Amino acid sequence: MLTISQLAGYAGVTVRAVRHYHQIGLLPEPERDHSGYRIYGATAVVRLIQIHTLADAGVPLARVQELLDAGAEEFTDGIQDIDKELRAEIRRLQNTRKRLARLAAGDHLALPPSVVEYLDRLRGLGVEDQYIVLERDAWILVAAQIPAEIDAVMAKKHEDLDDPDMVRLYRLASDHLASGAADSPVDDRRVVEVADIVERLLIRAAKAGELGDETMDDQVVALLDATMIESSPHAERVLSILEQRGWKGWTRIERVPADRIK
Amino acid sequence: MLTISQLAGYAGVTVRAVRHYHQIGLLPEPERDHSGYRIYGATAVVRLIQIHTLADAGVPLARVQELLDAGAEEFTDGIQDIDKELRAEIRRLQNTRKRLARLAAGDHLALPPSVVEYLDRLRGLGVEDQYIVLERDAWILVAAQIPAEIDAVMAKKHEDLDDPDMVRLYRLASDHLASGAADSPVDDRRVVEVADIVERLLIRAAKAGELGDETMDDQVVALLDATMIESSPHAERVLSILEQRGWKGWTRIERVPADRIK
DNA sequence: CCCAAGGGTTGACGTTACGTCAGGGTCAAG
DNA sequence: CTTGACCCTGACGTAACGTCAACCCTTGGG
Repeated sequence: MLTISQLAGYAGVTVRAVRHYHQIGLLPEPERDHSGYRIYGATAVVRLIQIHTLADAGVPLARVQELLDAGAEEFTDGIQDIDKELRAEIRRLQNTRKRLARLAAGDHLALPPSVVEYLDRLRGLGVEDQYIVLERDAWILVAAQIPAEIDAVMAKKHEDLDDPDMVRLYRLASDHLASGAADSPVDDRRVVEVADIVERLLIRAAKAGELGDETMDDQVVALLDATMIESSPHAERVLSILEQRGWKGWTRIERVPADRIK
Repeated sequence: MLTISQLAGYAGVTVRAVRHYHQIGLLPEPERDHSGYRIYGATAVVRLIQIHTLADAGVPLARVQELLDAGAEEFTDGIQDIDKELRAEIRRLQNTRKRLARLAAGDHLALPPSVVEYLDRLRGLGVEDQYIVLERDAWILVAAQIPAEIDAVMAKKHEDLDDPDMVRLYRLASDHLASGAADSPVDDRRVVEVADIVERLLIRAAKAGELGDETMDDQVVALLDATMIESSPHAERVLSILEQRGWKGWTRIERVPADRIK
């Protein structure tokens, strides 16, 4: 007959585990010898190996209990299920490996590919990294709130970039940050230049009937506006200039009828 | 900005998990709004997704902490290690699947193949299942104690089965059990028949110099003897008859010099 | 004969990564 | 003004053991 450590050793589990199985009634308590030691027979070995095999497969002990105390049919059915779960788990781990590789490569897992593409295009246009970080963070927030629509929004952004004025606008904003001018007093000449470009873009967009679309909901629009204003006091100036010229808003900008400009 | 549930939802974790990460200092506590709600920015999203990806890979949170707060080199090195562990885990699960399949097929995971073969041969010889279960359990115990030598022992057993007298012995023991005679009073005629056969076998073995070999150690020998005696009172009778005829032991039986038979 | 080493015993608290209340406050909508 | 869907903190629950502590039994050596 076997002592507890011999039993455990043969099944490849720890002594503590065996005692735990006793405690929860998964493995029946065996006879004791004259000095109170547990002594095991062959049936305990068989049972323990079954337990270990199932536990190793990630099956909760409660379910192991059910399976081992059930009929042969229920048992094999259960094993089938567990095998299916195992295959699913293996696929999940293989997936995790891929995500891990992207993490190591510094890929932005927080962003959908469409946004990453867009940012790459900005970089390709010579926009400063500092500004791209700003955009990236903004888009992370937007993507977090409208994951379903983010691809459509990005498609729109790509169209915008086909316009050379828009490209110039990005460059200006970018240079502005890179030069460290964000904290310096407002230089009205450059601000007006920016406002001019934005207005040209807006007029063109208005003609094409592209203004005031409802792709984004109000919350997101407000979010983007806030991000824009926070980025630099100059941005706020641009907004006020545009307001004087009859535009309202930013992310979803609108023409104000001439008679209502204050 | 994002609320805790928006953050959690986007990263694919629960709100409770986020709060847990705050508690252990894995994700820094963000600013609060006027009513005490946590408000998150983009950096929290990035960090949380990194945490989630690593945690999903089975990395303990303490190690996630270390990795994320370390330099880029240590980080990618860590990812390499984790990927290696993931590959190992996948292999382990694939292995578990195989063992599971054997479990479902009713295969005896507790026994080395050589013993399974031996038992199959017994079954093939017409030995009753009831007796085979007895043998199986005995061999499980033996295999548990001398895993290294079990194959050699089995080879010996196979040789034994080449002897028709040995086969007849097994059949008698088997029928004896199957007939329910194990609990009935000892029938000396059949016991003597068994003893006769055993003695013939012993004499033959002694001539071939096969007696008293040291393949098994004392403990195992005692174990097998005990199993044999427990199996039936008749077995004990056979032993005592053999003892009167000058044999001592069973599993490792010896000739007693004629002048010392009591 | 005693002693140390190496088994065994029970009992109880520690660990990991959260889940799940309880008992509140807040906010937008009808 | 209530209702439902959020948010907050605090605290206990869970699974499957790990890890003491404090004790008993057995065995080989000086």
